[in-house]
Amino acid sequence: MLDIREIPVPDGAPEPLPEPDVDDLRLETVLGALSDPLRLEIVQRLLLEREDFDHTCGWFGFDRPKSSLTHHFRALREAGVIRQRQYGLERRSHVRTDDLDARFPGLAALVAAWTPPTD
Amino acid sequence: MLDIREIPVPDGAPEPLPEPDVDDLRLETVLGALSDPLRLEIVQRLLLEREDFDHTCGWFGFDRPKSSLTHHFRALREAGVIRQRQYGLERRSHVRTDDLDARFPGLAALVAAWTPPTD
DNA sequence: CTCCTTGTACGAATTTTTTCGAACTTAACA
DNA sequence: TGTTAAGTTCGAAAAAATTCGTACAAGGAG
Repeated sequence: MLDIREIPVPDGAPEPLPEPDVDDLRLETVLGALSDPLRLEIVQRLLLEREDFDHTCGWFGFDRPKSSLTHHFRALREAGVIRQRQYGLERRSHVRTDDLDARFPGLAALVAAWTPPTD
Repeated sequence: MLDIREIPVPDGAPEPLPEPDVDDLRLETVLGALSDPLRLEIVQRLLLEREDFDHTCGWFGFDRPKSSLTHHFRALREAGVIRQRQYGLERRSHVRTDDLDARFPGLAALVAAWTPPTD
């Protein structure tokens, strides 16, 4: 059986799903995408628990319907915050750190340092 | 006639309108407040065109009904982005730069460097 | 006092976002 | 081939944000 993590990135990696170019990133759009606690947690965990390979939707263990998660991941991707690639059945995501740092320096660091609401 | 700008700040300045304490600032709330282009412009101009005194609502010259502007300024104040003081008839605003820098370092700089949509 | 100005409060209409069920697609695998 | 698993798409309902008219309050100037 093939371990998906053995596939190197970017060599042989599938093309990313449609996403805005770095130069088209809009601060107001990115901030809007990050203003949701669930999406903020997604991005933070992608930043802090970065591993040798990107994470799938299900890796986060959110107790939400899959259609809701699709909505939030797409919001992040269309804002340019994350990049998604399709590996077989799985869609793996990672933060576009370089692009964010280039356009909005310090923003990713703020997300990484975020303290989720306690309640 | 009394020039309002002769009133020193903070000596003799009115108390700020109700606002969240610096420790209660929430990143997701602040980002949400900043995700609106009009509010982003308000904050940017407050940062860049800071003068000897805070600016009134009308100083910006927005072509919007006053009730709409009240809504946006209140959103910024309740998120903790701006501080508002009442001087007679006028309500003057300034960015809580120290508090923002303390809690979310670099965020105000991103707003200051923002390029408004050209459309 | 009366008028003018700055801005709020309220409420309603509109728009946007969020949520999620149900049906579907596709790859992997036995 | 048939089943399972990951995730999408569609659509509709619910929730939230936005817009803005009208009425109102209150300070300042004459």
